[in-house]
Amino acid sequence: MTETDIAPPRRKRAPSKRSLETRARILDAAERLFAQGGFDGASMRDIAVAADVPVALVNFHGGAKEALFDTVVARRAETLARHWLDALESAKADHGPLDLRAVLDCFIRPYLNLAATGGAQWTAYARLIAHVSADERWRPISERCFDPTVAVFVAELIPKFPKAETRRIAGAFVFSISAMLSLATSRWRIEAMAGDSGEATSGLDEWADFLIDFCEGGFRAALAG
Amino acid sequence: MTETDIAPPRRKRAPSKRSLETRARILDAAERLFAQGGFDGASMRDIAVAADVPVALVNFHGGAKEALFDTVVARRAETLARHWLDALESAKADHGPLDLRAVLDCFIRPYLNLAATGGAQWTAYARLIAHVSADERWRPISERCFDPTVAVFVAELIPKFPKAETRRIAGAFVFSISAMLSLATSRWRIEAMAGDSGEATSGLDEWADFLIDFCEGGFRAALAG
DNA sequence: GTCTATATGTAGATAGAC
DNA sequence: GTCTATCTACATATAGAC
Repeated sequence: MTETDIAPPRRKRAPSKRSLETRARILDAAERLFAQGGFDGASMRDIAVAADVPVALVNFHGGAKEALFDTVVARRAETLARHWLDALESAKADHGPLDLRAVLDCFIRPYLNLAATGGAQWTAYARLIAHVSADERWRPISERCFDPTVAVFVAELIPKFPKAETRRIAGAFVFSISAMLSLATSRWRIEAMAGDSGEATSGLDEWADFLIDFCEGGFRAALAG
Repeated sequence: MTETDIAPPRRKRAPSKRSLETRARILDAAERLFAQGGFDGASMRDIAVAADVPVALVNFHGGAKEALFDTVVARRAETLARHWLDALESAKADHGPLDLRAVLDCFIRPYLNLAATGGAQWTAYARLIAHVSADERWRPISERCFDPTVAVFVAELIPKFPKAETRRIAGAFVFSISAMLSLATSRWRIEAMAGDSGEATSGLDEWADFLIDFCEGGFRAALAG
């Protein structure tokens, strides 16, 4: 952690193809299990079984358990941050200065698209973020992986509400983030609540406009004047 | 669990005063530690130390660890449900049929008041709910402790949006719940983001109207027409 | 009801053969 | 890089004296 990277060995030659596949299988399995039960909800042994490798390989590729957890969270966070910032930049390039709705769209739609098309791993990742956010032990991870990108979006929103206190704007944005995550993790519950029995009857992308409407309306109502 | 209650012994006489105090200390300590690190984040030993009792007493009063966790979550959930339903009933008694804002107020304000006046345990409880919601193992607890009350509020909202699908209404309400919980668990982060260095500069109750504005505006914008 | 001592399991991590 | 075998620590839970 004090060093340049978290990767397992000091790379001397390129890692073999098989090694890379093994490493990916381990990280994917860890992500899935950590998403279900949090850091302590999955043992190194569980992860080894899920990845179909012996336990020692989990330590070899992932390092100690805490380092493995950190790697798993950080890996996808980087991808996500890139999608968010790219969406912002290309929207600006295409349409000039962005209005409130466009900024919210740049935050909400990239993740929902990943979750709708990229399948289960991106949905699991929302649960993982929920675990990280719920547990005080992982504050450093949140601060390092998510806060910088969130700060960019908040900075983007500040000039749109010149009369509002900054913390109100940040508050409304945090409300929007949590609504987005709850949609990803609890769509099944929402639809069950409405009596839509059993399986999810709609894709995440069907909900995108609805969620953006909600957040935009919330911002305008709470920060009006 | 297959029996009438979770309380430790078959009550024959009234439990002694000291016994009740011991039990309360154990449940409070368990709540605090479970809120920080989730079910696995706190060991029975940690709880015993925090409550200043020997380990065996934790088992005696709280039962096995899963039963203890369940008891801790359920205890405050009952209080909360009562506050919610009371707010709804007395608002109806005072003002007749409720509009959207009044219903949201009945859901949001009781919890924020408890957290603002009742101190740290109610704030910790929001973190505990976040853990329960994030972890698939505890779905049965959510369904038993929270879903029935949520269903009452959703039913209250349905006639206010006759043209909207029920699952949209349920969705908007889940967004509102998650925003409320994120306010309780992450107010420090919101204020840090705005540069308000260090300690929380405002009480939770200062945020109540803001949050209600946000949710009301979200509902109206997303379910308009 | 309370506490000490302990039974039994499983956790994370690694040494060392291949 | 991979795998087997194992070390050490700590978890939950309870038996049994007081």
